[in-house]
Amino acid sequence: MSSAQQKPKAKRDTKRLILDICERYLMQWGYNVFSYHHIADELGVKNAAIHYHFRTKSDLAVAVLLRYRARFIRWTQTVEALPPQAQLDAYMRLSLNFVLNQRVGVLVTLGTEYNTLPEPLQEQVKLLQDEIFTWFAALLERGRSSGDFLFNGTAHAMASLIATTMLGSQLLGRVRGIGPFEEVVEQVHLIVGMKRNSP
Amino acid sequence: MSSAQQKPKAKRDTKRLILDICERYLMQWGYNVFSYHHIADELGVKNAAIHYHFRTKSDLAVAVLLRYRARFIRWTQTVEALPPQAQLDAYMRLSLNFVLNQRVGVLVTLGTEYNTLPEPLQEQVKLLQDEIFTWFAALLERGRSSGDFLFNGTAHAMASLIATTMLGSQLLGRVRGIGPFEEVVEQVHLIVGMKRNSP
DNA sequence: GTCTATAGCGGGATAGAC
DNA sequence: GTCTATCCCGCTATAGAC
Repeated sequence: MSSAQQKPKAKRDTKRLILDICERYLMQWGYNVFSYHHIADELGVKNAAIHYHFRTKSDLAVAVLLRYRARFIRWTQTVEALPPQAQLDAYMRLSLNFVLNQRVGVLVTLGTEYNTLPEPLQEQVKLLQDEIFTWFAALLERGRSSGDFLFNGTAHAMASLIATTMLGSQLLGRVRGIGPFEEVVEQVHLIVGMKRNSP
Repeated sequence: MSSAQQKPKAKRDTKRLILDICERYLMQWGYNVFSYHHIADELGVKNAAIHYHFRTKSDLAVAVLLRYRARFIRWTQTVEALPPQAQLDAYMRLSLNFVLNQRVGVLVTLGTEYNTLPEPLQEQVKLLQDEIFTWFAALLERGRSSGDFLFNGTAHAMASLIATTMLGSQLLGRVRGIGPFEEVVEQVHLIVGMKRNSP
């Protein structure tokens, strides 16, 4: 720790910057469209320099996903003390911010490209999907027990429905803008009983 | 018409076959991954032969979308006499069949790739999305009026929620198989009041 | 850690023969 | 309607200099 502070600018944090740029491309274009040249150009280096840090494109994308998954886990911890409604809203706001920034979550791009991805990357997509859907189901279960949510069916099924709605809404938002996205968010509130309940 | 019958096998219906194969690739891989070589190989011809029928890749994809849209309109006519619940189920079964065949609807692949598509193709995606969401909203409106559906919020908002759920479920199904997809379909039944209604 | 140079491949598209 | 041949481009990845 203290040794790291001794050379704070010893080297530019290139590895981190590469991950940042790659993550952005994954969310804007997906895996198959971007290239090492795109990343190298933004950093003002040559594509061989990227290969020094990540031997193959697959390695790079897997590294991005590992970081992405760890960040999601940390995020769930930062919101776990909030009321269930606030947690649900916070999650939907994540998707909304993606759309506002002309991106979509990596589950959208990599899910779509799934059949064309290298196997180690497919594995990461599966794991991330598991983590998100599992967290979602637990949230809905707790929220219903506490009386914050009100809905029919299993919490697991409702979690799958809302989580997939968020995926699809990002596709809708990418084409039609933020308005239609927000309309869906509002409707999600209704189906989990966060506003009016019975017809 | 009769002149067409005079030479029923005069030429192999290559143009149609190209459209069929391209459509399949669009649903399996999206626009950016497949190439003229992939199509040519399946037909047992060279890629130049495909260029004879469709000058550019963009032209070909647009032609596929025009046919796809026309087919959707015809499909809505074949189901329009059915009860609202049956129409909703028929639509969800379309998505389910995509997943069973290792595909997803073109709105999933082309929506994801939207930012990278040639402009004429973006236009087609927008139009198809319009047609599907508009049809869906009208269906939910009619179904609620007739007492077949029961839900809170506007029909338009509920239509957007269910339509986006179908998009996202195809991504889920692509990764995790048909089970999770069917769980979502069942939950859709619940939120539009097709089974138990009040908590 | 970044460079130049290059190998090797596959893509979109065209010209002109058959 | 399909072919061969070709152009030019961009991609992944590596070798070896600096």
